[in-house]
Amino acid sequence: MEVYFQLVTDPDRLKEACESLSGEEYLGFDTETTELDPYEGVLRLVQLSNGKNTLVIDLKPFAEKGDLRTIPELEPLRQILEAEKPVKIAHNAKFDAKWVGHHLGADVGGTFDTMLASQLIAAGDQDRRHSLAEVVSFFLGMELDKSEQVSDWNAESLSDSQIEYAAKDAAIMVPLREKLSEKLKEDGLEAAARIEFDCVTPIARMELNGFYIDRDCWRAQLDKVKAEQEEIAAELQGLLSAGVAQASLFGAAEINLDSQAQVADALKNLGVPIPDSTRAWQLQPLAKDYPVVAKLLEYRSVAKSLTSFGENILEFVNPETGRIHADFRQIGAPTGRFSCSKPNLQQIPHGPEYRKCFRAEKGHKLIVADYSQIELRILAEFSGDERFIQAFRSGEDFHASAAAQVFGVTPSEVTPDQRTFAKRLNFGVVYGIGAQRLALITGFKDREAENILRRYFATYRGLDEWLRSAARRAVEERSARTASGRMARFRFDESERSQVASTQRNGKNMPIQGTSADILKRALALLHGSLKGTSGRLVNIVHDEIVVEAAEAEAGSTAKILTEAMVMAARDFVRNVPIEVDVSIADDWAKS
DNA sequence: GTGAAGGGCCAC
DNA sequence: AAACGTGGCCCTTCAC
Repeated sequence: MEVYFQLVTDPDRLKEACESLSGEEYLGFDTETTELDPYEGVLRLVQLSNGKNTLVIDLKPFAEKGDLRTIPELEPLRQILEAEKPVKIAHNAKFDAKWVGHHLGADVGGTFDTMLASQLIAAGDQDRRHSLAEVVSFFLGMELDKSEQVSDWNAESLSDSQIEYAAKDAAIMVPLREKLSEKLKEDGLEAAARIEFDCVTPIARMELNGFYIDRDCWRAQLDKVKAEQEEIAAELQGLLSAGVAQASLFGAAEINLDSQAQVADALKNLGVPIPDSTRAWQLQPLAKDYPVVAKLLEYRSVAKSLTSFGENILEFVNPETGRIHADFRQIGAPTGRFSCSKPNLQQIPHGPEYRKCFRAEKGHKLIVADYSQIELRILAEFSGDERFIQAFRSGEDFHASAAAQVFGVTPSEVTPDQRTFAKRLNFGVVYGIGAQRLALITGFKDREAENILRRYFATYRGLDEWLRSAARRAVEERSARTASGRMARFRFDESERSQVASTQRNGKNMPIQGTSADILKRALALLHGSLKGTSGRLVNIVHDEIVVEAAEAEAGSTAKILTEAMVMAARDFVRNVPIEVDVSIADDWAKS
């Protein structure tokens, strides 16, 4: 590919060059940086390309004039980046959006992300890779040389090879988008793609914002757990070594409490009839007869807290901002759900002792909003089941009214046990639960569980029908879709019962879980728009929950904005079932 | 030493 | 034995 590019180093040329491209529908967009973290490195180049002409803008000379975020010389660049048109095509646009967000103070407007497009098209195929080189090779059949990617972008003057590499990466975006757009259309993925693209900038902003954690609070909590752990470990050690004491005259051998093998051995020696594994749910029934088992479960829980949610979390606190800037993967799961790492802010224990350490900074509040039973409402919408929908419309406690309907009693007659049972059943149904599993989690006999499931589906005939047809479609079409059209493909061997069964469960679950993800993403895009010009900053998301930090004086209005965005987003896909959002304003995350 | 696999458990 | 979905992170174990 022949690339024509011009290196831009002065304001006059920048203005003129930006004007020459501002009428385009689409522009390839890329950046070159000295680090991966925008808080640590320098933004050296910004490249924009219409496929024929490519601007390689060197920011080094501009940086000498002052703060890149405020110098007027860069206004033409900021404008073109922030505009909805031209749409900026980038690979993993979140990365570039974060850099220009932090260093130029520009929120990227219209976006087309070739990585997300490729992921949507792959529809969960784990074998496909989504690096730029792989995507270009797969869709354009071209080989891309990425050797300059890690070159020195700090150098006083960049080499021709570096500049040409930079230009090429932006230029290639244009034909790549054309190809991907065709494919998105062909696969019915345009609406899903729009949802994905529109939340790139909100997520980039969220990562830049970070989530404030009170380190002292966290350490205090840690010390408590540490002391607790030492005590429990000693007790468990004593109980377990009773079984191996004979092994040594010098006292009991130390058992590594974190080794399943050693612990299982010790338990056997004590005569505990352990099942095939020492998993919590298998050990739970033994806990009341064997104190050592109860102690082991206690130890595991504390150990988990200490290792996964201990000092290590604090290592992620950015020294500059004092906040945690986790890494969110937009299409983290084939269902469309986010995943999060470094650290995973989506798995912080729900207990207030942990969550109270995640706080708003001085003079600010956290606004925490979550959808109430969004997945069940989506299931209600999909199935169109009148009774199920009615249970939501009544506005009463959903699990209680479900219990009343299933057990044939009036809502006031529902016992706490019946409610708990209905709740488990409701959640289980979303995952495609079977009678055996239901029996296991409720303590019912298999036969009883079967009867209850039958009664449940006799009560909600529409639900039953939808779930059955979703399962059937998943096997026949080897795929499933969410309300936005997002797709997951299933690979399985139809002669393997367990694989077919697994596909059926996936067929039931993916549209529900994935539509929930569609809704959350739509909400993020709406929210980003309505928070502009306010103090509100997105700081975390957890599947059906959004956390915003805002100035105290604006907490109330931010709560309204947040609720509105979430309800509006859900209405795009759920029209016949009421949507409820629980919102709270607090100093920390422990509420709810 | 490093890396993968498997068991285990946290979140929704 | 027989699995209710999606992730990430920690640990031990074992192979290189």
